[in-house]
Amino acid sequence: MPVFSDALLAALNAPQREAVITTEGPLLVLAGAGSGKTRVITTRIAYLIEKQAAAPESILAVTFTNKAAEEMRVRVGELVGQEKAKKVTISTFHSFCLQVLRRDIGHLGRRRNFTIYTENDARILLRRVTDELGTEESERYSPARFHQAISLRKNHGGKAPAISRAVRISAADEKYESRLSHVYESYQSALQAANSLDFDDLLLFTHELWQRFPEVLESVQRQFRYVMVDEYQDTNRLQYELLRMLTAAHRNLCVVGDDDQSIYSWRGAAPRNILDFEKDFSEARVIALEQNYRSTGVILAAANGVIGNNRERREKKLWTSRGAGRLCDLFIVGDEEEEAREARRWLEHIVRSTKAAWRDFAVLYRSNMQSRPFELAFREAGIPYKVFGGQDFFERAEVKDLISYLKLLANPRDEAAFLRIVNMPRRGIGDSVLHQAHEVCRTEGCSLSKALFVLLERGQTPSRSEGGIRRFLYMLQDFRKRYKENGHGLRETTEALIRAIGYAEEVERVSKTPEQAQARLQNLDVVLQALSRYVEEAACPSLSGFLDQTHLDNASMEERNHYETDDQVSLMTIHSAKGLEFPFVFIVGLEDGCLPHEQSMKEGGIEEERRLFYVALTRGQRHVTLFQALSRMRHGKERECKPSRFLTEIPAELLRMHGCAAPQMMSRG
DNA sequence: AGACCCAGGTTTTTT
DNA sequence: ACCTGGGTCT
Repeated sequence: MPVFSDALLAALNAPQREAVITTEGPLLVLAGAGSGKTRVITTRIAYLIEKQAAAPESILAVTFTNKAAEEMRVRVGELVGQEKAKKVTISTFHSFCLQVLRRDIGHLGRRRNFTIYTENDARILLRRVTDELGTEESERYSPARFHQAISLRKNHGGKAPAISRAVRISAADEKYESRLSHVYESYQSALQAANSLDFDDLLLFTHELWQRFPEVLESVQRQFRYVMVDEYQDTNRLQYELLRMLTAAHRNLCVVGDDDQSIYSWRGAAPRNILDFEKDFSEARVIALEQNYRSTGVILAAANGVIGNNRERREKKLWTSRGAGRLCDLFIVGDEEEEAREARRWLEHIVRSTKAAWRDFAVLYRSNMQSRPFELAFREAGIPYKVFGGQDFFERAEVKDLISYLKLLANPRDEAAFLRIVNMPRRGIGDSVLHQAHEVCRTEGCSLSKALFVLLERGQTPSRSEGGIRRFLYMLQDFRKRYKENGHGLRETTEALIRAIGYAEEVERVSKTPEQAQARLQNLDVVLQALSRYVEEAACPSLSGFLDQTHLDNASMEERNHYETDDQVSLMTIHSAKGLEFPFVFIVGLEDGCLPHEQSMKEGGIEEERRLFYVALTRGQRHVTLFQALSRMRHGKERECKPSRFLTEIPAELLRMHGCAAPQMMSRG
């Protein structure tokens, strides 16, 4: 087993070392892009354990994504060994809160077997709720929009925030605010009736629990003596509040972040948290990590030049001891198709002259729809590529169906799950029966399936659907028992379930082509495989445990590390590139309206757009290439484009310009 | 239940 | 221009 050695400390630069050995009291680490922040956090954890004799169980490290948590766990394991690393709590805010609630939500008068509502479930519920509240609300505002607004509200600690930029509502929509409160309330009651919590509730209920039951908070405080937070610039108000409560007793809170990389304020992140840290923790130490180990001097100079134009920031400048490197290339092209063709040719040129692999390249864009031309151009040229962040696995209908079955079995009151699968496959249970069932629910305060049972007993169901209802209810009862009795047989039980409901036949019937049916059945298989994997890995496997993991970790379904092993060019949005690095980065669509994006300029978010560009630039290790088009299709029409204002913020001597030929001149072969 | 049509919207995305 | 989703008609 590896032992913490002083060589580890010696290998750090001075501020990094400082951050590692400052273990007591509040600490803010301003970690510039590529400054070795993960290394600092993991070394700090190792230092606490090996040098300060802190119990691994007393350390909590919070990240924003499961991927980041996973990576951190691996790296801590390399430093202190698996045994100890396993005892450190490294998780996302949401899974940490879920753990708390699974144990103690009873205090709040809620059941412990609640299910988690996804975005989709929330919309289903909101559609029903707004329909019932009357037509006015549901006519004008989509469930998605309501949910976005509700989510923002929850993340501000239940208080109404100023009308957010993220929810685009005009001045004419003033009454929207009062409607919103109404919808919010009804939505919460509906969630409660469904014995469910949405993602934001995981945080919100934890907050409430700690506030109302100090003894619960105290026990958590006692356990975690050392708390660390990664990507602190992405915390929202509610998360900050949780951290404050959690560390109130010992104030051993170490937050690591970079205000210049805050690109999620549109979804509730409060970058002020990082700017105001010393206000809230007056005794805080602040350490800036400015030495960059990732990029060339040219790339850093360009990035510094750009970000220096922001006013709302902590002054810092990245530097490197490495050489200047190659100038940034800027291609000016006619339109998005030429952009893709030029990028393809330039990429092939670099590959020829440097022997780089495909995986060394990333094409970064502002919005997902920009990927199309590149996909076509690359496919044509036989360049392997992977588009990140397309349609989610969970968005596939058959996956949603199967998961809904599982959710309903784990939580009989789950309304969204019930509504999704009650007539899938068809059982002749139509709107009128469901309407009656809703009525029964309201009067009896029971679940929808119980309501169906009541209707059956009263003989109020149409004879046509009676058999279907009976079989449906029997199936639920049967499988609920089977899942409960056999945690290790999750996969087998689920296979039996699929057979029992005749789902494969339904898929075949509904699919247009045999290939489509095949693909859908394969998706079901992925879920089954995930079940097997879960049973293997879990200490005490259960259906609800599987669902928790599934809901909080998108990647749990995918074959792991798939993309890292394949030699492919990465196509992704700048947002999803955060935290990654590539030897060669292409940033495309550098036009006013595209980057910065038109919408966000209107909303006054120019500084966040600039940070976005900054993030894009600092992904590059060896070389960055920029692309600007003179015209681009927007809303279906060809539109002239001005160059991005950010281009002029890059010192001109760092740029090498390439041709501005007329489109027809550029096309060849 | 399924096909068809029209309206609306179209930045970024995790949990 | 294009896709999604909801509503309507058969």
